Amino acid sequence: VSDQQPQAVLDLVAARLHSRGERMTGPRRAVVTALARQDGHLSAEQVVEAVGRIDAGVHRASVYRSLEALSGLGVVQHVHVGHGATAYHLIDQTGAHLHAQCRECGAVVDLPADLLDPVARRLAREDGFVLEAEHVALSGLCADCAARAARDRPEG
Amino acid sequence: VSDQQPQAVLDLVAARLHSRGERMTGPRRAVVTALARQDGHLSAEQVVEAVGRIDAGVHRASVYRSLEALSGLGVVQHVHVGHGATAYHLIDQTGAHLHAQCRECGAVVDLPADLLDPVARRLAREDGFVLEAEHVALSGLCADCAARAARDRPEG
DNA sequence: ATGAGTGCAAAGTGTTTGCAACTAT
DNA sequence: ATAGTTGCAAACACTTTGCACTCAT
Repeated sequence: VSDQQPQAVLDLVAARLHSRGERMTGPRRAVVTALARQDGHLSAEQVVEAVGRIDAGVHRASVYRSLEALSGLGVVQHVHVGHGATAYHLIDQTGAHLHAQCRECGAVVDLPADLLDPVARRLAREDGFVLEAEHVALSGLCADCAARAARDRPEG
Repeated sequence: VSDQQPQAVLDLVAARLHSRGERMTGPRRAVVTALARQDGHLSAEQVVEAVGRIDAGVHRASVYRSLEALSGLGVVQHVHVGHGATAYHLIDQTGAHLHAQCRECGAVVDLPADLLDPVARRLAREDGFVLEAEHVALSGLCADCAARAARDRPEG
């Protein structure tokens, strides 16, 4: 999830939009740019914020609608994290990856895309369930918080 | 997740509450009873509904607070499912299990508890991440919806 | 020109909280 | 008696929607 050339992504998005009879607009440009600048995963609210720095007039609702449109285009991916805000990020050419969120500090960490492949095979075989692992973040404790917990637990 | 003897669970809950200086109350009794009657996973709203059938005077907020208290007691488990409502269920003596939700029909399916053990080991080794697999439902398509999708996709 | 897309405000979920009243202990 | 709990209503976080207007095509 390193940052990408905004212009290249913008061109791609424009092309895909036009091929569907949809339009490239200010809000969409701003959302793409915001996502391309940051690496990592942003909540919708963080996208709203970042977009505000690019074009202050863009309304929160338009950010949501843009994120939805871009998802339909296969340009943006969203991941549900445990309790709260959905996380969004550009799908970069290096391919999709999985996510886990630390329940303590909230950090979202990237995981190798193939991590759940054996699980997916087992689920398909045993239950017929088709796993879509990219769609939900796993939960647990990141290395730092796990270490802190181990340190704090034994004695105060 | 088969249904349990309400009375046995109520006694257990009362004991654990008292051991912490907390109290057994009407709302908590109703929540435990509601969860013990159903097997499966209920959203908070469904618990509110079921509790209403037992004791109509119990307020929605009390249901949330009771669920939280019961979670602290290790009697109730909650699972975050993709987008929406958190799912709650009693932790039965047969042990915890994992969950997956169908993104199409919303059904929550139970999965073997050890399904992600190899993944957990790999995460611990490679990233130091301590997986808490019970806390989040995996996402995908259940067997029925996958079959329907396969049928509908090729031709109309 | 024309319909896709926007801004706005308002509604919609799902959940939490401050507080006075209540009740299990 | 007295602290843990409740009911209520209001606030909260996140997201969606109806509508008149705007603008990319």
